[in-house]
Amino acid sequence: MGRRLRFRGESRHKVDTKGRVSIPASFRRVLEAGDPGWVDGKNPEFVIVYGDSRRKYLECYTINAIEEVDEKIEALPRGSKERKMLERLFSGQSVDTSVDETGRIVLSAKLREKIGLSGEAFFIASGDTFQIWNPETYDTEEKAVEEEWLEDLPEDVDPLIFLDQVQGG
Amino acid sequence: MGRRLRFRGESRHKVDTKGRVSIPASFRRVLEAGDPGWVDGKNPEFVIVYGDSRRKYLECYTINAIEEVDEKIEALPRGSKERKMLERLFSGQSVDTSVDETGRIVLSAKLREKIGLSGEAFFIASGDTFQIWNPETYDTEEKAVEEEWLEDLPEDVDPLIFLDQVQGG
DNA sequence: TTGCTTCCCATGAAATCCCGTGGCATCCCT
DNA sequence: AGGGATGCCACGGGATTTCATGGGAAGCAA
Repeated sequence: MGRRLRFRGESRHKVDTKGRVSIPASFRRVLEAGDPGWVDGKNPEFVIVYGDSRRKYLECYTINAIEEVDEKIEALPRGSKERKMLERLFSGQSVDTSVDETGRIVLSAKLREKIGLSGEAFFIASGDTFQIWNPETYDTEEKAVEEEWLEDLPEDVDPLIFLDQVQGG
Repeated sequence: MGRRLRFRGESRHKVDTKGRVSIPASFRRVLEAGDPGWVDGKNPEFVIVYGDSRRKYLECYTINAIEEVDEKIEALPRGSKERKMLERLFSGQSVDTSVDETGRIVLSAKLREKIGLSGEAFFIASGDTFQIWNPETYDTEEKAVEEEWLEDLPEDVDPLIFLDQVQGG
């Protein structure tokens, strides 16, 4: 079977008073493909990691992606601090959800408050996850970061050069 | 059948004078799935490990999870110190319980006193178990540890890097 | 009896389900 | 090329169910 699908693109959607938001249609295809339990006609599940108090966005993982993470965590020594912290983050500070038949999810009041969501939500792909932001927060915080990167880059450098640089990790 | 279910999320619930507490609804689904004797309509069982005197929280295992642990213990040499200690912890310092039809369990006075539970209880998932804390204890002891850990981390580092670091372990 | 534990019933708030609408793009027929 | 017909998509609202939680009666033990 096919290659692993990745999320692509960004968009904005309304958040109603019940906390319902449409997931970008193209993201839904990726969520479906990344849920081993999904069959045509059903609603894909996925996991939202909201993280510690200072994180200002929600990070969404497909079932496959989160399982990969879970397995890596389980491979860490039981009782180690890293494991404990990662368990807290990925297990404690997360929820699993499913897309409904109309393509929406419901964000609980708790989650909306955490990232300051009200009228609209901003979605942006990030490799094999995607993020949900308050549009204003994204503009002020993330755009700034991005511009900063670009400024540090000499005028004539194409970011593409980074691609072939790293490998060792 | 599907993947192994894991607990996810955190929440707070009231503890009444009788020691009754609601188990987070999503945790109940996992407890049900993890109890081989469970059938729809019945109340799932599970095991609470309270541990030695210095442990300040209760750790809850599904039936399947605790059986896995028991089997591992049985594989240790009879009479070894490790085996004895683990047996004490997991057999001696534990109780099994079941969720009632309204989704609650009863924590005995002994257990409540042990972890200093009174008005409310804090629940947090941790992989294939979940923990019950006094909310204040959790905040002061565990949050502090977490923040400290995060602060030692460079601003822009995602804790995820730890995942890919280790492999040998 | 006095105090615990269960068991049974009750309720408001929150989370889900169910159904309906207008907009836009695509497909198809003539 | 015109003009539906079709289908997916973003969004709304009401009805229904599930949750979390409280209180009392019944069972049992010291």
